[in-house]
Amino acid sequence: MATMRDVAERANVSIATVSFVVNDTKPVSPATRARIVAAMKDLNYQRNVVARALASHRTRIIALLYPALDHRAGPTIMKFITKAASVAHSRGYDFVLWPVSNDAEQMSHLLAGGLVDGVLLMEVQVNDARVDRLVESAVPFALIGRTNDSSLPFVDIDFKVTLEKALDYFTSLGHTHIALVNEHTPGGLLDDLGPLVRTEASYREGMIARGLVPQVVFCEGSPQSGRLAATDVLALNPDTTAIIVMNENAAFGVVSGIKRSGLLVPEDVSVLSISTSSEMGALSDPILSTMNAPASELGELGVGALIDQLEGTVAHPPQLLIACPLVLGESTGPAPTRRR
Amino acid sequence: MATMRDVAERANVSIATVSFVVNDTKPVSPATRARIVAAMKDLNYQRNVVARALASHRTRIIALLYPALDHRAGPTIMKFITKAASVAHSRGYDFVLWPVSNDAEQMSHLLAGGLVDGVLLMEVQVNDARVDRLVESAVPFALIGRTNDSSLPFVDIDFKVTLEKALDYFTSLGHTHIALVNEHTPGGLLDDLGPLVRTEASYREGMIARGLVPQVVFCEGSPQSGRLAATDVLALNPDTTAIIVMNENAAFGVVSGIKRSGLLVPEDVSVLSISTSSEMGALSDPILSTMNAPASELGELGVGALIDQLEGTVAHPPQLLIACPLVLGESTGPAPTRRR
DNA sequence: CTGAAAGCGCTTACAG
DNA sequence: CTGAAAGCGCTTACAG
Repeated sequence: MATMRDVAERANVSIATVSFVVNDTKPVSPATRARIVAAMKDLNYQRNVVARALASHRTRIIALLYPALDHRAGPTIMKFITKAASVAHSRGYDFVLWPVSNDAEQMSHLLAGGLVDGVLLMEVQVNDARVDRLVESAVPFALIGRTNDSSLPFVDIDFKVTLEKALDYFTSLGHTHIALVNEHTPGGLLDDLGPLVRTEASYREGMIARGLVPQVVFCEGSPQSGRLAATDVLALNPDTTAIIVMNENAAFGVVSGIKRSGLLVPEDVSVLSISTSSEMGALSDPILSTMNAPASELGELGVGALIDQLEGTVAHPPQLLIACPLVLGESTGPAPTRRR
Repeated sequence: MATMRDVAERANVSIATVSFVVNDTKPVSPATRARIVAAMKDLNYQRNVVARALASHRTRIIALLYPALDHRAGPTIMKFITKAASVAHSRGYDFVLWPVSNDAEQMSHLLAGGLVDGVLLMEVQVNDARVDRLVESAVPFALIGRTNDSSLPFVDIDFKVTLEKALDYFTSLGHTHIALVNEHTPGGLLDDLGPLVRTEASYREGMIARGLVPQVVFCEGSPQSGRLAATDVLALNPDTTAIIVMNENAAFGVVSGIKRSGLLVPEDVSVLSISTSSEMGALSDPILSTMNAPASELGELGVGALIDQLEGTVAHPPQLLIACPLVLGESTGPAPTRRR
């Protein structure tokens, strides 16, 4: 592998000058530049990124810290990662995966190695020790999700607007008895997870603001528990004509639960799966109406926010919220006109 | 951030000696070692991985090359990546994601930067230009999947054994008319993809070896096309009592297609989804019987094979095949005793 | 068992 | 516009 020195010798210049043209960091006369470019081509020169990193104090690597224990592995997270890595690459950064347990200690250790210029932290909890560690580490970061500390840079789903849109949609179809099936794993890792908290709060607010009565049933992240939840909802309030489900796996169960109760989807009960993906929705029969987690957008904006910080192109740490777009499938429709 | 020099001064030794204890690479007397360890603790010393990489000619980073355009993003690939990253970490390596288009040029460029010690290439095609580039780049690698060149190190699903197990299972239940719905995207990226080719070949061989008549119908990777495929299968041969589906999305459609034909799953027709995951299977009603893609195993063994090469702990490049384990759901059962 | 020193391949003030 | 030189923070023969 040719080095900068090789190029410099062949082009009869100093390695500093080679560096200037490689990085386009100082003006170089057209003639010299041409000689250098030719030499690079001849030698098939490729700059060594490790040496560059050591000398420049910038590795141009960013890390995604994600919960190693997380076995939820749908299209959403994969899209997020794929997009994040692509955007990083297109801006000249490498993207490393750091699976960390919730143990913040291990994280500090990784950061101290100096491998990365910045960090993206996902699955941020409302109170998150890892965030505190990040702050004290002085390594630039952006959060996917957010804590209570409103001064930190983050990108998150706008659950308030998402729920507003969901409720607007249903009320415009004449629904008044709209239930929420929300994920809740007591004592588990998901406890204290912002999305669930914010979803429920936004739902309740939105219902009350519309003069409607909130009805929340909890489920776990499985079709089976979704089935139970559907039964519960219908038992608690047989007038329910619409269900918003905040867990894509449970949504499948909600549909089959309703069917097993002898009711039709969407003729009797509409089902809307939120914070999920159309790909998942398409697997259901009827195809689920969904509000899609903006995974690619979160990846793109998250990486963008981080790199903007790294490159100092931004004054304030950005705080971005993105609502889930509504994609109609076959599982929602007008409220039934006659009582069942 | 404290450097090795700081530690050396505080412990009154040379930086070489510090290096020896940090890396445990040469014997150091207990007394000196103790002083150095204490100094490191005092200064909260953490070795700079970039400097180490430059000096040692080893970055301890491995890359996963994956198709950027790939929008198939189920639990399988996520499990693979998660496990691969974890195993890499536990062996002291960082794991970077390199989304590359099929363009082999870009790949060579990345490799030449010297960021990584080795590479994992996934979605390997039967004839794959990227593999040729890898070979000539002299960067150690392992393939997930395999080409025609049988001398390269790889880890792959054992489709032959998988199909054998599937056929054994069905014939033991009395099925004789067993169809295969295989994914096939003409002219697309998936064309020429080994798994589809090997699945079909193994299926045909297996059927013929059992004195049965193979029946193959193609589908694309969607529930809709699975629905069509189910209809086709039943039209072509109404005696079909079992269907093996080689695409998890299509499998959902196969089930609903059968139901829409007025038949029951599994009472009339059994459906087995292969190279998928139980998580996906659980979303179906009835729950799909599946043969699960060994995603974690592929990740673990792939990374293991690569790192073994890097560390020279292995003589021959390993070639590993893993069959998909059968997990029974509700979508398969005995062959119906009476003709429909 | 320990140290002095070269070197990894770059970047970056500084000087001209 | 170009160059000489220091330095990034380590590893690794080599010598003792």
